[in-house]
Amino acid sequence: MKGDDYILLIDKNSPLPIYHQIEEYIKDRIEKGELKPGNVLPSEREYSQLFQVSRMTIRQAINKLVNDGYLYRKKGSGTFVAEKKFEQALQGLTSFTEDMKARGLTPSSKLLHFEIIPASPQVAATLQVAENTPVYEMKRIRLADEIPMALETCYISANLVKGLTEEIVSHSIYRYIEEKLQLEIGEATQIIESSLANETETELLKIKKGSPILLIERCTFLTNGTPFEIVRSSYRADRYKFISHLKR
Amino acid sequence: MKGDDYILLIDKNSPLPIYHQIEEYIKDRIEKGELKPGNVLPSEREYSQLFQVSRMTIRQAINKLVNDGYLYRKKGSGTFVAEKKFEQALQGLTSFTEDMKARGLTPSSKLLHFEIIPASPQVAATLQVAENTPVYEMKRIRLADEIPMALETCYISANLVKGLTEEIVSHSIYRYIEEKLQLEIGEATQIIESSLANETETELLKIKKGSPILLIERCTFLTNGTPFEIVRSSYRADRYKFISHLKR
DNA sequence: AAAGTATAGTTGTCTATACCTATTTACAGG
DNA sequence: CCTGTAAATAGGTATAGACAACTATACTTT
Repeated sequence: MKGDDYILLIDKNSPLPIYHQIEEYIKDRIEKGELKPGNVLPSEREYSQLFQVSRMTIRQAINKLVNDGYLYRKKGSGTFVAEKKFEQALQGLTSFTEDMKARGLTPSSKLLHFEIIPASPQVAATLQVAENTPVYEMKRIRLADEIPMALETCYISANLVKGLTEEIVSHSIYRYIEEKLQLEIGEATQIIESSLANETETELLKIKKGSPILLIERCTFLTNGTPFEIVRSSYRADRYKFISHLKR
Repeated sequence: MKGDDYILLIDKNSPLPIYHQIEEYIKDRIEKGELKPGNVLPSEREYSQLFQVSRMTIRQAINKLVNDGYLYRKKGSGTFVAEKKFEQALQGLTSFTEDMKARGLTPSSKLLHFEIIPASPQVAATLQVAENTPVYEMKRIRLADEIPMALETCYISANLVKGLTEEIVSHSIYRYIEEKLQLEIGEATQIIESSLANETETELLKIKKGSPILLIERCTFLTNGTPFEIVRSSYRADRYKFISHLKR
């Protein structure tokens, strides 16, 4: 196809920013295999002419892809496609549901408990609210392909996340927070440790006493840095491994 | 102080980019407490006038700080200081040494084993080299404040990381790779699981049989996506918790 | 008092250009 | 054949300006 035809792939009048469209275009070419790991990309100036946009706009698109690990730059040499990441889908902050789906399993859960309680000193400190401030407490068994995978206890600031119901909890809490309440979920801190199954875990996860357990405590923050959620999970070690990516 | 004096804080003739100097200046003000969490920053245009640089340069500085979690933006409203992160020092890809220091402990290690061996099928696959390609294999006991903390087995591509010696290993492998070999370490994939101590671990870590163990397998990549290192660590669960940060 | 409206100020996007440094390539000279 | 140099080309930094989208506030109208 002729050079001019490339500009049909982006729409300058779209509400989507041009840099975002270009970002998707490049990501597409990588995922389709038209750009293979190690391949050099067209230079920024070439792209600039190709799409008839300024070089800075191209750079904005490429910057994002470099940050996300799809590309890497070599000054004086060019921009290249990075090797495929081990588990592209599993990186970043995901819910149990997203996590299981990415592993090819069907997630479900059984709600054991749901109420509003006054925050304990420890929970209050982590959520940065006063003691006895109302928080939601809920316990769930998390299953994958109908097999118990984890036991989860969750605390959420009731003053921040208002109007939570059993109905919403059984669907997606995150979607409710982001779409209905218009709060922006940012990052999370996790503490991961190894332990042995206690009575409750032995019973509910249907494993032997003394089996290894992967304990994960997550505190999730909004983009403005306010913590809104604590999740304490006990995963069966025989069925679950935690995968993470680190940047230097 | 008068407005003009601010421009003394940045040096336009410095080899350090202006945006980087401004980045450091803002980070400094946050760390000194002159800018507190929740505070709004001067607008981009104000900074632009203050430092007598273009607004895009200011944006480049602020973008980095937003990415690193120091600041967050609100369209139409302003840029704000984020809440302090839980464990600023511990995020990202760190060595055992860096990790322990950040926790206020004194790291040391005992080399048990160091040799070049042909890559096993599994190691070869992960390091993306042919089977029987030479790789370094080393085993170490990692101690913190003289107490055994973890048992570590490490495989490194010998064709990629040349000239490794016991001497270098006992200091810093990462520094050798980055400074002497001029290779750029990028990111890592980690698999974390919970297990029970086996014979060797029981003995070398001085713990009881059946104690919980945190198993961490890390594969580390260069920025161009080439894997160069596999590290398998067994941490004492009673002394070590793994902390990580996730972005949405 | 409530609702709507203008306005000023903010970040977000985009352009066009310039000059820098690092790398690669081609070529001339030994 | 090797070496050094120059030219071409890559990404890196920086400028100045424009308009869009959004927010908070003050003001006006109902």
